[in-house]
Parts: sequence; C-alpha cells; structure tokens
Amino acid sequence: MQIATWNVNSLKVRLPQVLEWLTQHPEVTALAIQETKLEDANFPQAEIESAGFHVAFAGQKTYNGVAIISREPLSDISINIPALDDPQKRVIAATLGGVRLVCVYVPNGQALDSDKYPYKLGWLAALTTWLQDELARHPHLALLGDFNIAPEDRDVHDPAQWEGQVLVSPPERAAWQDLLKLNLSDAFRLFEQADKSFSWWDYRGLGFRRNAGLRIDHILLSAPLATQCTACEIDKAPRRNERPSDHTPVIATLNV
DNA sequence: ATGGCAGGGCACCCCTGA
Repeated sequence: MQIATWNVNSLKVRLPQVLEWLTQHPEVTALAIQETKLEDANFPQAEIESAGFHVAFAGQKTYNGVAIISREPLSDISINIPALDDPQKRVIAATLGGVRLVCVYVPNGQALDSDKYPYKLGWLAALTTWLQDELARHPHLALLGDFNIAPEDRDVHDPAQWEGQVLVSPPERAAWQDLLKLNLSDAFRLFEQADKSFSWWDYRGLGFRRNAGLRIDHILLSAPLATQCTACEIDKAPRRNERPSDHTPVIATLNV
C-alpha cells in the first residue's frame, strides 16, 4: 500500500484537487492532509464519504487543521498531543490495519525573533516525548506531515539565501534529529533521489518555475516499517494545477 | 531593504504562511 501527505492550504479550495488526485492514485490507501482551515462543523465529511472514503479530522477556523482520508476504515482516532495544552489543531492519529498513522502540521515559527519560534521548538519537544509512548504502543508507526523543517542544506534551493532563517535554523534541525533518534527514518532518503528535490515552492516570484523550493514535507517511518518501504517520491504534478497548493504530495510505498 | 502570492476574516486592510 501507499501512504501520502499533502499540505492542501485550504481544503475548501482544494477538495476537488484532492479527490481527483486520489482517483489518479488508487494505490494510495491513506492521505494525511494539513492546513484544512475548516472548523469541524464545516468539514466536507459527506462529500468525502460519498466519494467512497473514510475520514478523520480536527480543525479550527482560519488556521491549521488536519485530517486523514482513507480507503479503509480508521480506528483508534486521537487528536492533539495529550500532554500539550494547545488550542491549535495540528495533530491527528489513526490506525489503519496494523499501521499507526500520525499526521502533523508542525508550527511554522514565522521568524527566529518571533514568539512563534519558541512555541515551535516547544511543540516539537512535546511531539517527540509523546511519540516515544506512541511508538511503544504501535511499533508500526508512520509520522507524516508538514514539518516546516528543511533537514539539510540539500533540501534547500539556495542555502546561502536561507541561512539563519526559520525552517533551516540549527535548533529546528536539532529537533528533527531528535525525532530521528526515536529510530525513525526519513523515507525519502532511504532511496536514491534527484538533486534539488523539493515539496514546497513559494507562490511569489515564479518559485515553482525556478524550482526555488524547500523539502519540508516528510514521511518518517519506524524501524519495522522502514524495512518494508520500497519507494518514496514527491509528486510534483499537483503543483502545476490551476490554483495549486504551494505544497505537493509525498508518497511512500510500503510492502504491507 | 522590501515585496512578491495566496487564503481567510472581516470589512476594504490585516494576519499568516514559508
């Protein structure tokens, strides 16, 4: 089966593209999405279910919001990081077969001197602590989402331009390494990949055409799942849609 | 050095994103 992640930047705008993409990718069993920007009361549950999918969602007005769309029933759905008192809807988890899926929308951080930056680092620390328990309960675990971290300079179109900025700063990259220390593997780097592979391109300044992007959307796999992973790729096609999201999907193929 | 573009809320300008 395949699992995927996509920051859709408003599900209200992007729902037709999401359903179209799922039709074009029948092997994708579950898609984790971020930035739905919808309160639960306005979530298009009926449209998604009538298209033949199961869905779990947690959202709020204007900002954030996460969901998992699945071809198979989802069980054991939970939202948020239990020990973190946070009104922002950034985490939803569910079990699909024997695989625990954790969908995250990591805070952006805005700028190193913003209040949002320490919030991001604290949030990542709480995520890591919680995942230790979650991994003990669910050895077959996939952490998918928009991490808002470009882990290495090769994940940045112009490292010199980005040096010292949010998304690439050493404390953020250290938080990423702390996640890997839970014995999680970056599925994308398990395989040979083209240089300058990115998952996000700025809307401004012809970012996509210039391939001025970042790789900030990731799929991390626990050790048992990593051994069953046979491919991981970024699907750039939806970035060419009319009214595209600024992010594009990442897909991992699992031999389960 | 700044803004570029896009979405949403709310009210015509601001906030946020990355």
